[in-house]
Formats: sequence, structure tokens, C-alpha cells
Amino acid sequence: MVEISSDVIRGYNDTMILFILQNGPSYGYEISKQIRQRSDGKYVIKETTLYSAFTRMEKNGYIESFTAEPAADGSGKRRTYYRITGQGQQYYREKCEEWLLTKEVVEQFISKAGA
Amino acid sequence: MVEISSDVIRGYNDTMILFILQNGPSYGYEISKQIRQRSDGKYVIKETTLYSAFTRMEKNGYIESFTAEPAADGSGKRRTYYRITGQGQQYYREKCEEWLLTKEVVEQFISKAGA
DNA sequence: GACGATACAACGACAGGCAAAGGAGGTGGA
DNA sequence: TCCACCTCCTTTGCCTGTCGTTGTATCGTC
Repeated sequence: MVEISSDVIRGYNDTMILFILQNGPSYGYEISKQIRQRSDGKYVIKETTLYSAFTRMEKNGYIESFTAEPAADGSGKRRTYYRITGQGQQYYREKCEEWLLTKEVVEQFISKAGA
Repeated sequence: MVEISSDVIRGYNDTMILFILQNGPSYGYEISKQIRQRSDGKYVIKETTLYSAFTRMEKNGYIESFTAEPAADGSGKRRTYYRITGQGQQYYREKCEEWLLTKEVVEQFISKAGA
């Protein structure tokens, strides 16, 4: 079973989180589920990684947090939501460009399976 | 100017080095030049990164080193050459598989420029 | 003999990922 | 009612790969 190494993903966790946040504010647990689903179960972000990414990105101004109380009907729990900022959008775009370049470079050194 | 971040490449420097070594033994300076050329100048590996990768990979059994004295005609200098091992081949193959998987995952979170 | 290119190495700092652990509220079933 | 399990978040401290800095030495050539 091939697993995704943390080294590869390193630096792209932030990008994935920002991607999710482009569909509107969300919170830790939900984001983690979305990453799992969107990657077809191939990648499950660790909780500590996720929350330390929040801290880092908020400090860098890429995201903003706000607290949402439980709904009036009592459903749900108190949560910390995150919203992407303009800087976050910018950063995301840069990471996308960077990814394209990186991919190009790395693939010069990869031989396809079966070759 | 988009630059390749060390975070992205992290863990794939080894792979690139092993790729080069598949064409036969080589040494630091030469490998570094080949990486630069093959990536079309887009990626230049840092010397310290390169040599610490050698140490690590030799310890892990992925490469073997040997010293070559200057040629009899006096051309060239004393160098430490590296040769890929069977384990190194195996490791390289695994990294290639891993790369394909990782690429698939990351691209689920990347929006193409211009979109 | 000065200068740039070649060739290697030790050291320490840094950042991101993660294991381990803890804790509290919510939900559903036996 | 009680228990298990899910939701939701946080702290601490370690590990690993990268890289800035610095140092050393040889080679070619002008």
C-alpha cells in the first residue's frame, strides 16, 4: 500500500485548507472530512497538523477565525470557524502556480510505473 | 517570479539524486549540475542539501560511496563518487509510485491558472 | 599569484508534521 | 440510566529535511 508521505504534502496542507475555505467559512472537523472525501480517502490530515496550520495561517493573515454558538434549536456545538482573507486568496493562487512549476520539475526525474 | 519552495521538493531531492545515479556513478558537483540542467535551470539544489542527502542515503543503504583519485594524466580532482544500490532502486521505484498518488491528491485542491 | 570554478564538509537554526495526551459536549442504543 | 462512540479543540515536545554560514583545498588560466 503506497502512502502519501508527509514530506510531499508538507507545505500543501495549507493550500488544501484554503481551497476548502473558498466555498465559505468552515471549521476544523468539517474541513478534515472534506479533505478526506475530496481526496477519495487517499489522504487524511492529522488533527494536530490541521490545527497548527490554522494557528500559523491566522498569524500570517491568510485566514480569520470567529466563534459560532450552537444553533437556537440546540443542534450542533460551539465551534471555531475560519474564513479565508484576501491575503489568503493571494497566497493560494501563488501556491497553485508554484505547484505547476514544481510538478514540471519533479516529473523530469520520475519514471512512470511499468516503464 | 515563482520559485520552487523547499517544502515542496522536500523528500524528493533524494529521488532526483537517485534518478541521476541510475545512469551510473557520479559525484556531488556533477549531480548538482545535472539536476539544474534537467530541470531547465528551474531548480538548483543547495550544496548542503545535496551533501546531507548523500550522508542520509548512504546510512539508509540507498547509495554507496567510493573515492576516485585524479586521473593519471593529472586532469580532474580527487572525488567521492556515489553508486545506487539495489535498495536504492527499490526506494526510487516506491517514491515514483508515491509521487503519482500524491500528485493525484494535490491536484484535487489546485485550480488551474486562468480559471 | 590572483581569481573564479571545482569539490567537499561541519554546525546550528528553523519550520512543518505528528505522536501522545487530555478534555468536554452530543447522540443513540441497550 | 449508563456506556460507547462521535464531534470538536488544544498543548507539549520531538523528529526530520532544508539551508545559511563558514571553512578548506585543488585546479586552470591570465
